[in-house]
Amino acid sequence: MSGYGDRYRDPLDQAFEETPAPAVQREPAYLAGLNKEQREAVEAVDGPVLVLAGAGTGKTRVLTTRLAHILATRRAWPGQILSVTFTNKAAREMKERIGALIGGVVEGMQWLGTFHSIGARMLRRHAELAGLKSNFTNLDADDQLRLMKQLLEAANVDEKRWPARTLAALIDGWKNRGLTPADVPEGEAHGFAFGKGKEFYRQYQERLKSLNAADFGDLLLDTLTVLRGNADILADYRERFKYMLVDEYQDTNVVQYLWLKLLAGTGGNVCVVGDDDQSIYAWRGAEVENILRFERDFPGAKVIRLERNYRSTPAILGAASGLIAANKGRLGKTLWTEGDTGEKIRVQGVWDAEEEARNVASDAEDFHRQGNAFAQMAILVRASFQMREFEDRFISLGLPYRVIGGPRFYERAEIRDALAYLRLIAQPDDDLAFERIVNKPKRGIGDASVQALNKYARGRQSPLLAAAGEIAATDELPPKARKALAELTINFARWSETARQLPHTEIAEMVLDESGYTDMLKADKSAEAPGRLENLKEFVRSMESFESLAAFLEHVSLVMEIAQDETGDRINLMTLHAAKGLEFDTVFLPGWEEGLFPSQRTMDESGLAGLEEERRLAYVGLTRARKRIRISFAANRRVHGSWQSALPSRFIGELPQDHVDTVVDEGFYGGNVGFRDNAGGQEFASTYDSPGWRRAQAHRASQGGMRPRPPLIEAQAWTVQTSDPTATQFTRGDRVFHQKFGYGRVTSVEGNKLTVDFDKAGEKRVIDQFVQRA
DNA sequence: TTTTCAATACTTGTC
DNA sequence: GTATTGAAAA
Repeated sequence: MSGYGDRYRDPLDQAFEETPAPAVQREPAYLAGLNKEQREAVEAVDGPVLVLAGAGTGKTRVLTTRLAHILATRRAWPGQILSVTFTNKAAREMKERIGALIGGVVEGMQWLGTFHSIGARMLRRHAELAGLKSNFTNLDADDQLRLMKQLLEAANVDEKRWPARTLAALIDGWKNRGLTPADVPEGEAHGFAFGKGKEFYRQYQERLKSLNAADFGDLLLDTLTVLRGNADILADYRERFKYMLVDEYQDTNVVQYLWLKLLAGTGGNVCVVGDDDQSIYAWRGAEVENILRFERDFPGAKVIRLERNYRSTPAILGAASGLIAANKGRLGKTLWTEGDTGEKIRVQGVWDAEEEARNVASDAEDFHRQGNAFAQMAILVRASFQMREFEDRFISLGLPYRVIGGPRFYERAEIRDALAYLRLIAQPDDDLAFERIVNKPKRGIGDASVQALNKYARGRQSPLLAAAGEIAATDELPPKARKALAELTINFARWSETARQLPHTEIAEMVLDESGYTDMLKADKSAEAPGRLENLKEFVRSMESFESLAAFLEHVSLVMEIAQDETGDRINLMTLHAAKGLEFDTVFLPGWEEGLFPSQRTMDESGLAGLEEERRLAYVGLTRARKRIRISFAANRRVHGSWQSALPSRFIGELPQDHVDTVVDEGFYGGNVGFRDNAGGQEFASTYDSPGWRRAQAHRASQGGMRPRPPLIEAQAWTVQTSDPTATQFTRGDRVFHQKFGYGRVTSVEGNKLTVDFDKAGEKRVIDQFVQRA
């Protein structure tokens, strides 16, 4: 974040730079340009410090300068500073920026990273104390799920009723709260499979240890357990870390909090930086309370507030502050800025998502024509399904765009398959990897054979790959499967052998070719196949920058991303969550509709707390903008395939009126809207009642010059009329045609399910959308 | 065992 | 509307 656009440059800062500092002897250059509070935060290096940094107040700058300051004044060596960031990207950027501040590259900041990467580093050092070997595998969410499925299957739990995902979420939640299986309160385990949740957690952990694997939660929880149980190790780390620093403190969860507190002790030099108004990860276990209780945990902590915003115009800041003021239980900050008020925030109502995308695209083009870079524009959506509409539009117009976040590279199926092969070469006892690729590409080893193999392996306590070689010599499996397994084990033996001699990129290519994986994709005629092949090439390329296969695998398991192409002038498209920490001149905020944003599901699940988190998300979105914001809401949106009409988001109504311009779009009333006198008026009265709508009305009235327009209610009425979603159009006796079963006659109707007597196929129950009127 | 079709699910998402 | 998953058919 630069945060220091020319436009809102602080006059004091300029004065500071221009006048040589008089008495002070040779101020370090990196301190120049900081305001009083920022400077205080940088220089208060001793004792606990809480920095409450509002959006756009130069937080990142303070953090990096503080680190640079500690290093430059020789208070600590790079290896003696523990600094935690929220993402790998943030860690990378911080490293770069510190380097830029003190000149040259900083070496040896080995304890700068995310909680998880630091946890992994510690856990590898003390793995044996957690029942692991130091070369343990990191499991990702996918592996986790597969493991739990196996457990549930073995226990004969109905997976329909108790899905593995639910168990995974439960266990993750416990881990986030720092609870080992023994710590889980009895009452809580009852939620799953008749109270067996806790037992499954225990089994799952056992299974992990026997696989020599740790999931993401373990990286923190196991480390915590090790630190708690071994005073000497803890003392060692406390000694080592002279300074500690945590970014995005409002998003830390309980384990992270406990971990940090343990390492810091009571008198440590801990500095945490955060903003309670930007806490948007409570659904993932984050606790804002951590920030609220910092002063209690670390008595005598110095609290520094950064309230001067360098990013946004007063109009934007005013709107954001007005919105967030609706939340209760904030620490409370008053952000301020200088400069011209700036453009008002434009709120626009449109007919549907397609029109919304058209508008955004044409606005973006306009701005670009006026000399604004595409890269300085961003579209921030609540949910990723909203992206599609924009992508479609951009592609058809040929506008350059990039999606930030999105499906992670290493989560793609083909990449995970390739990784499984490599994992198995590096660690022949990685059973999960083995199961993933035994029959990929198809080798005629089906479920039945895999099960037999599993049983065999369990009987002898040997890893699957080794067992596969043995079982091939017996007659326990059909000849075809035996041959395939034998071949596979021979291949792996050869690959492992070669891996010792050849560079790892060559091994990767060799494995992919000889296993038949690339051939499988080449033979695949589907549209995705070429892309997958391309991804695999990229994958091999990405290995080049690592020294060894092991180093690469470790990196991949922790950093689920591949360096993104950040070059080129493109419009940025991402979710609001992904936008945290970024800033743009122009920000588009589409989809501000009740139900979508704030999300209905969040409100159902978490009530008022959920609503407040959504509001903070809105706040984050608004405060990403430097110069202008375009909010829009669509009257109609297709949700899960069927059309639904929506009301403007309550957040629109919560924006202070004087910073907002409301435009009611042509398309809203365009076409042949069937205006009706009060037809169904009552039903839609709620539309009128939404604050957003009232605001739209008020503004239209006050704007004088606008053409008189028919009131919105008719448009709404019309919407409802056209979208009669569920009722089936079929009745008993209708002649219908089905893709697979051919012609038939409807014998009974139940909601959207039909019973049809087909001429050839006989009586079948089908869903109405699969048949057409004959 | 593999393929195909029908049924289901479907915020946000770091590591 | 679409991707994924599971059960039946080949």
